[in-house]
This record gives sequence, C-alpha cells and structure tokens, in this order.
Amino acid sequence: MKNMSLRYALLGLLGEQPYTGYELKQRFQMKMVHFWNAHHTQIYRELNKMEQEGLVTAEIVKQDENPDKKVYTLQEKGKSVLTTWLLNKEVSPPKIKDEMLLRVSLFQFIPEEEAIGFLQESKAHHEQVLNHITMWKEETYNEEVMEERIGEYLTTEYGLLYMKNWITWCDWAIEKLEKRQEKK
Amino acid sequence: MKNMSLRYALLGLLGEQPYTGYELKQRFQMKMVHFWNAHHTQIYRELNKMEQEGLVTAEIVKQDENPDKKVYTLQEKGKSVLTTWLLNKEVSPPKIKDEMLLRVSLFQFIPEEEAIGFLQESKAHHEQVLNHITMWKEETYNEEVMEERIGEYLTTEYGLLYMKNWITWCDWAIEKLEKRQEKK
DNA sequence: AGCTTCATGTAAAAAGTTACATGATTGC
DNA sequence: GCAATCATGTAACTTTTTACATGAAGCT
Repeated sequence: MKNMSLRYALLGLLGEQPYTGYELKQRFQMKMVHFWNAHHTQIYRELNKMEQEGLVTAEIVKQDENPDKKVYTLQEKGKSVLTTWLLNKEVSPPKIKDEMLLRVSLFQFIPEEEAIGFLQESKAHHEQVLNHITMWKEETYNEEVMEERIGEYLTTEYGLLYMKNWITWCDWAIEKLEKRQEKK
Repeated sequence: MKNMSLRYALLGLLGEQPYTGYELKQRFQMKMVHFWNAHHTQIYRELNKMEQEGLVTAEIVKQDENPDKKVYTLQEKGKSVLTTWLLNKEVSPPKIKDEMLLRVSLFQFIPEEEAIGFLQESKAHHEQVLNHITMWKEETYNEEVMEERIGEYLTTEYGLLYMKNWITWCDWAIEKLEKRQEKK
C-alpha cells in the first residue's frame, strides 16, 4: 500500500488557493518546517502525476521579467481524495530522523568540550527556526485568518512550543555537561 | 554524497556491546523512538554491508530453543569511522514527517467533532510513548549508567520533554476547538 | 485456531536526495 | 565578479517501505 502523504500535503496547500510548484516549496518552508519537508524535484514530480490523474489542473502563465510559471489548481476530484484521507481513522506515528539527537545520544564517544560546542550550535539552529516561525506568525495571523485556517494556526503554535522546548532542553543539557566537567 | 546516518546509529549502538540485528531493532524502538526509526530489513542489509567493509565482524551463535543468531561486534575501523563522523562539524537539520500534524494543519477541511476526536487519539498515542520512555528510564538509569552513557541519558530526557510538550499542546488545541464549537 | 516472540533475510516498489541544466535580473 | 531569486525540470542514485518467506515455541 502506498502512503502518499506528500500528495495530501500538496492537495491541502492547493485547497487554500492555486500555487506554482515553486510557491508550494516555499509554503512548506514557511509553515511546515517543524513537521514536514520536501525537495523541489519531488514536488514537481508529484504535481505532474496529480495532473495526469486529474486531481489538479495546470495553466502556464507568461511573465515579463521572470521565466514562465505553471499554476496548479485543485479540482473536485483532488478535493475529495483529500477529505477521504483526512477522515480516515488510521494514523501513523511521526517519522523523525534527527541527526543532532543521534549525535547527542553518542556523546560518550567524544570529548566533553566538543559535545558542549555541538549543543551550542544546535541551540543556535533552533533559535533561528523559532525566529522564523515567530515572524511567520506575526505577519500571517489575525482573528480572521485564525478562524479560517484554524488547523494551520494550531500547528504554528505547536512549532513555537517545539522550538522553545528544544532550546530549554539544550540549556539544561549544556549545564549538565559543564557540571560534569567541573567535577574532573 | 551519501548520508549513511543509519550506519552511524548502528555503529553507535554496537559501541555499547555486541548485538544481533534483531536486538538492534529493539534498541531503536526502546531508546530512539522519539528521534530515529529503521525497518528491520534495512538494519540487516546495512549490517551485511558493514561486515563486508570490515567495520564490524559477525559470529553465528547456535541456540537450542530459538533459531540461530548472528552477533555483530564493532571493530577498530568501525569505531574510527564513527568518531570521525561525530567530530565532523556539519550538522543537518532534523527530517520530520509527522502525518498527525499534517492532518491537524488541514483541519479546515473537516468537521470540528472529527478534528477533536482526532486530537484525542493523537494524545493517547503520545501518552503511550511517554509511558514507554518513562519505564525505559526507570529500569535503565542509575548514577553509574548516567555517567557512562551520558548522551543517551540526555536524549531520553529530551524524549520525555517532547512527549509532555505534545500532550500539553494537544490539550490546549482541544480546548481551542471546543470553545469554537460553543460559539456556533 | 490464531497471535506474538524469536531470528534472518530477498525482491520489488516507493519515496527522497543529489547532481546537473537553463537563463534573466537584482543586489553586494 | 559572485551569489541569490525566480522557475522548472531530467537522470541517477540512495534510502526507506512493503510484501513475502521460513519455522518452532508459547500464549489465549
């Protein structure tokens, strides 16, 4: 059985309004950083497939300054495929590959100062993403949008909590390692 | 350029003590649920490759009651490959595919009661994982193990925080949706 | 009678990544 | 001069998942 979550993610974004592949990639980066990601080549491929299957239609738009673009519009068939999936009860657990945490879990193999430096870097990374989401939230949500796109608002708040949580944990872990160092 | 993080994860686990592929799969489930996962077929294939490359050695152990098993032992070459990777500065951001959050972000397409039901289920799922990690922590860590396997302890604490954070967010989100329902 | 645990795999398909390609415009 | 933004893609490759296979022991 195929999974095809990327397909549903794209259909969901197109449920908002028509977009190009390029814009869809940006949407992923803007509001889904903390729970999804897709490479642009993957997005273009999937959009082509969906067009062939009649879930979306494409229209080429000519531009003066920039190269032509291909705007995809959600069709009825695509929308029904999406809602069927959304109402489907089975839920699969998150698939996470966090290389930073993998490395942290192997700290016993490297010197303490390397470990601390690594945590500081990871912290900086998560702080950046936190800023990114905070900015996105500020420029996107008002009462109206929150009512209309409630799901998106909920996951944005999740992203904020997730990043803050990471940073808090990171501070705690750095402190733990520093105390260990002092003992020696 | 190849990524091969699975390889490093396996080498890291084998750094602890020799294991079979089957046991390695269980280790993943036990202590890495919240930041890594790998299918058993993937693990067996990678172990074979690493044996051929001389990073690990394998020994077949006969058992009376159960089928034969193949115990893998980390070699010097494997250990140096691992530490080289661990000390390498470049860090890649986490790759997360969270289908639950994807669905939440698309709540505008389904009725509110479905959304609430879905959040309750997801909450239950994360509560289960929280219990799982809590049990793992209790039966594994004492002062001694915490000193020896500091990295693992740090990531276990992270897992706990991650799950608690999810649950807190879930309660908040359910409340948000319930209030919206009342208004109508 | 059917499910789980133990234990290891092959083959094929699907999903995701990397390298490369094109080409104009704008900013440092 | 070099990098980034806009915009879309192909081909090759790597990684992950699924379906299938084997077979005994113990539990419900």
